Amino acid sequence: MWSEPILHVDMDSFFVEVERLSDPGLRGLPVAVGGTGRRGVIASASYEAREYGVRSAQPTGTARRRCPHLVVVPPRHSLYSEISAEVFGIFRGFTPMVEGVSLDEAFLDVSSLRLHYGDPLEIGTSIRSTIREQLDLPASVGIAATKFVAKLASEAAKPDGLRHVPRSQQQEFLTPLPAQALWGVGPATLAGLARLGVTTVGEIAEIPEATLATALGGSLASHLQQLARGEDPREVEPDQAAKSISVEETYQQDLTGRETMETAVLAHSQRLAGRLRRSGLRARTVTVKLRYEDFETPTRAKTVDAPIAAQREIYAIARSLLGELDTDRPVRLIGLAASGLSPESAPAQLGLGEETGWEAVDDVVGDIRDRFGDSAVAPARLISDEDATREP
DNA sequence: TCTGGGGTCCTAGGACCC
DNA sequence: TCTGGGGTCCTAGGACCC
Repeated sequence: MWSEPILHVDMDSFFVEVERLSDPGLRGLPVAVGGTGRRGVIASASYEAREYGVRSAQPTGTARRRCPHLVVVPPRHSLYSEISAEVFGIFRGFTPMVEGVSLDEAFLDVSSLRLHYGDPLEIGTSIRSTIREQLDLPASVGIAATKFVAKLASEAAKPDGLRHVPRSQQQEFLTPLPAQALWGVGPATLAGLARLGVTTVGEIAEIPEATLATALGGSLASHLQQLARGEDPREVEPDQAAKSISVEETYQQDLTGRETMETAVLAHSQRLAGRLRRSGLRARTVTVKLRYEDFETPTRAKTVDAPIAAQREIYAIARSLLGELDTDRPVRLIGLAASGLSPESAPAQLGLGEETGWEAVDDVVGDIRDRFGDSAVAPARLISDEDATREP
């Protein structure tokens, strides 16, 4: 058995590098992919841009202030999804044991390749060169005994590198890392640790667990301490089913008034129904989310007995949930989520006298939309005057 | 130019059931 | 009539990740 069979592959500045494929003029420049509107944020930054302190999740305005000649490219998510599918195709050419973390990141358990490769380093090297040759994209690879250390190793390998952390060197690799390197340590937990005077992974590993628990709660304390000691029992799990699907939008201008918000919820229910349909899923729970100007973000959810997927049914629930929230205050964001998902093929559990047939309507509408675009068919309320009078 | 969009997991309280 | 305990489901909020 190999003692470090886990690979973490992480595409470097993925969105930016994909944009550079279609526009080679962007190479060598400080580039970021992100929203260019009033409320835009950075999704991905090139290493040239990072030199200026540009980071993902940063407001685009802040990024432009730090780097005045920053080139900001609006995101093209469907393109990134397509390229991502090709990247994952390369992963699966090596092993079916691929667990995707996001579009640009995955864990691979390469234990089963022992007969074909001398060691996991060979595999990591081969994956990197295959991605480079077939897609002309840079990727970094971390190799370790556990998922968590493999992830930190790929981080250490960036950009465009490979890093192997043997079990025997694991602790010296972990000890000097800052506490926020641990998966699950964000701003809130970091502040709790700072109150204990703890700032490094090594210190988390050594502090008495009871002391850690007073600041963080028992469950998080024991979890973090395990990670800090290099213990991570989680296995690579391929084919994880989605648990929720959501649609949300932050508006350039706040939305005011119940009717305006209902129209937005209607548009969201349409997109959500389309995504459920294309994924072959139904949902039992619908959640509406609002975000007010002060960033207060209440949610309201409703769970029904029989799974639904039709736009009309989703909207009916969402609209009544919206009625439970304060729609007198202006909102900057409206979101809609479906959870409690089950495959479409599961029996529909239709109650006596219940309406049905709307999924069939959605199917037809969805097929038209797939072929002609989202504006081809829409509820009357979502069609602007411009659309309605446009010549075919 | 103050904060995107898509997710996962955890907690805590209440309802409900046995 | 002072009122257990456990399990499950649901809701709301929050932390965190890319």
